[in-house]
Amino acid sequence: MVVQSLLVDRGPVRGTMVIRPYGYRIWELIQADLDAKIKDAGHENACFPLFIPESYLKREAEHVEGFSPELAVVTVAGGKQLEEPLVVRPTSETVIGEYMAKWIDSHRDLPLLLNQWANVVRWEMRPRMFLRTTEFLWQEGHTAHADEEDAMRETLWALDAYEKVARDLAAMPVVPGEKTPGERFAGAVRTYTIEGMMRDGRALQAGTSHYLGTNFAKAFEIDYQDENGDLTLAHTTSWGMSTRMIGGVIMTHGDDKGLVLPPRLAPYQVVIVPLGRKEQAEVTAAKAHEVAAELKAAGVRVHVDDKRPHLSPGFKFNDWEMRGVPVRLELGLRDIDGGVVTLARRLPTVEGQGKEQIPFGEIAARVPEILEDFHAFLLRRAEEFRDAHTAEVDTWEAFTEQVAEGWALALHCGTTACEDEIKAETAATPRCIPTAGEPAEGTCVKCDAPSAYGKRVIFSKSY
RNA sequence: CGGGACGUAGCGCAGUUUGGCAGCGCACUUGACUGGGGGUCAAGGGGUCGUGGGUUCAAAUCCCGCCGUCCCGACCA
Repeated sequence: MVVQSLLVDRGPVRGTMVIRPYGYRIWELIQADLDAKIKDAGHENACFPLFIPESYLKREAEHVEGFSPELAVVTVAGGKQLEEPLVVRPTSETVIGEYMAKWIDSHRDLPLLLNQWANVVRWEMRPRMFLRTTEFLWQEGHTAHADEEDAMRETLWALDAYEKVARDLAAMPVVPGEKTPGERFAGAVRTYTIEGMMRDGRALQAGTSHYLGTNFAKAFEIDYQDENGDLTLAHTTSWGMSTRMIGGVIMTHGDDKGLVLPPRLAPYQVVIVPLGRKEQAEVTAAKAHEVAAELKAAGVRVHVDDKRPHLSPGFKFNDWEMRGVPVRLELGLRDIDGGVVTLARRLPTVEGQGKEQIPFGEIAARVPEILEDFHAFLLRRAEEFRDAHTAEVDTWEAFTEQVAEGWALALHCGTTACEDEIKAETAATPRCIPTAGEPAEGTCVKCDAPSAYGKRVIFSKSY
């Protein structure tokens, strides 16, 4: 709660949130990295309408069935009852599909690689700050391809990009895999996901990528003339990553003292706290800015906390720890006399590590190294935590014990009815069939029918 | 929609049982001192007690209605 209030406020409407500037900077860092990846792969950003005619959603039967319970619908506008209600977009497959159909005529128009940064609305029954808000910000990629092979390559490209964002930016060791039919996106042929483990052992879907087959192409008439002159349906994909990711960072790395930000997502990677007051403060602040300039030149995001003379040093230390700043530099006259700064990490990266003194001349070289180490430490710690809370289970008794604390790797028969029974009894659901899973044969952990996927499925409680 | 809890200052809460001056902590304002781990002292500001009605000499407190929020189940990025 304290952590969240640093980043967000409750919005005026049920389940919505207001992202504070400090929280928004984290999102901007995710955006910048992901947007570059998307553009490098040849996608173009575009912007489609917030309001979607209700009839668009109805064109794909499964899609509308999946989304209709959570739609916000506008029925009055301009003081008049609308002839056709407008849906506030819960996702944009339909409206983008409509335009894909207009823009695609020939095989030469393919692939069509679109992306949109947007807010979307889903009136979920149980909103939860960051993890399931009524309105959220996300990136949604929508592409159309000539055939299944190219569309599948795209689907897996997006999944890989998400895994890299999670691992390389957020220090979250996620597991990529495919969703079971019961957990598929409404209207998709295949749904892929990256799943992270939170510190309470539950799973969080941190990004998702769908191969839509020709389902939406059929519904919206996204077709093209191929090399033989035949009219052929396109194969489409869609994929998204949202502000939920910020919640994932909080719940993967955070502790009782507040946020712990992986350096690449930290608005400030280093905060320098000049000590002393009055004339002393002038001296230490001047030196702090000198150090800050060096760090900035070395590519470090740095902030000097010299504008709050009314706060005690102890308060500032705790304040920045709560805000998850990876590295804090303390700078007093004692340090200046000794030619050093005092460096404190948000967490010790080795047993017993405390503050250390760094000579001025070494700061610009040492700090980037320390930030890299800190990233590696968070990733390793999260991996170890996940592995320690994951186990292969083959009996129902072991399964129920395992999903109470973490992830169970189990064989499953693949039927949705059996998934539902498992959920009713344990609250656990299949999170994914890991791409990297080893081949395994046997019978379903719940119903003893033959295993369906040839490998183990991750079952867990989730957000 | 079913089960439970709650609405009192910006935030967190006590006060409601047993009706009697609207309180506490944090935050905020002013001043002095203080400053290497959430400072001290002093003086202040701030509330239609969710809302509408009723009972009463008197209602945050009792009664009735309404609104809203949160938690647990079905939804989900």
